[in-house]
Amino acid sequence: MRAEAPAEDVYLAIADPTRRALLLRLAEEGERSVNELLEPLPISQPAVSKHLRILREAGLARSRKQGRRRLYAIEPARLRQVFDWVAHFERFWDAKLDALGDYLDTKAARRN
Amino acid sequence: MRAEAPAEDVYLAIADPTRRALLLRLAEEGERSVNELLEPLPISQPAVSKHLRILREAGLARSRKQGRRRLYAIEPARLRQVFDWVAHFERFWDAKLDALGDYLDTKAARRN
DNA sequence: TTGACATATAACCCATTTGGTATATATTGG
DNA sequence: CCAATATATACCAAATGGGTTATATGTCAA
Repeated sequence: MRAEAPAEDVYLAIADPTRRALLLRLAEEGERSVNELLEPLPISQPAVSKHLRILREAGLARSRKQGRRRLYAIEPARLRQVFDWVAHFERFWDAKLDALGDYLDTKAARRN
Repeated sequence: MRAEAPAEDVYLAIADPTRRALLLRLAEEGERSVNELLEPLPISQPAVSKHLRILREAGLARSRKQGRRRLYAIEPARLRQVFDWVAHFERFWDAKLDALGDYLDTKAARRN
C-alpha cells in the first residue's frame, strides 16, 4: 500500500496548506531563514521547523547553515512526480478548452 | 490555516496511494462498480467504499446507481487545481530540459 | 565569557485517518 | 417472499498529523 516511507512521500508533503505556502515563498523569494519563513505564519517556530523538516525529507527543500541561521531553498525536482501524475488526467479537461490550453500556448510560445 | 473543510480538500484526497490508484483506474477504464474497483486491492470492501466517499466529497468522483450496483466515474475538474499549483514551480525544471519539454511538444503537436 | 539569538528536538495533546468487523439497507432472481 | 448480492454505515483500535511548551544546541556580539 505504501509506495515509499511516509516521511518521504511528496503527496503527503504537499497535502498541508502551510507547507504549500512555504514552497511558494521559497519559489518566489529564494533562500530564506526559518525566522523569515515564520514571520507571516500564525504558528510557532517549532511548528515551522517541523514542516521544513518534512519538506526536506520529501526532497522538496534543502537547507544550509549560514552563521547561526539556517537557510532553506526549494528543491522542486520531485514536484515533477506530481506534475506527471496529474498530467495523466489532463486529457479529461484538455478537450474542453482552455486555461490549460492557454498555459500550453504560452509555454509553446516561450519555447520558440 | 484550513482553506476548506478537510473532507473537501483535493490535496488530502490525492495524498493516499489507494485513492490515487482508484482515480487512475477510473480514468483508464471509465465507470466501474465498487466490486470491480475492490478486486485488485488488498483492503476490505468497506475500506474501498470509504475511499470512494472521500473522492466523491473532494469532487474527484461521482457515482450513480445501476440496479444493486453503484458505478463510480472520475470527475477530474478539480485536479486542475493541483495542476495549476504545481505549474507554479515549472520554471525550476523547465530550463533544464526535457520530459516536460517532451510532454509539451507532444501536446503542442497534438493541438495542431 | 556570557547573554541573546536562531533553530532543532523532545515530550505531550488532541483530532483525524485508515484499517478492520459487524451490521444495515437496497435490489434482484428464483 | 426469501436468499443472495452489492454497497454503505457504525463502531472500534492503532497510527499519524500538526500544534503546543520546554529545552537543548550552536553561534554571535559585547
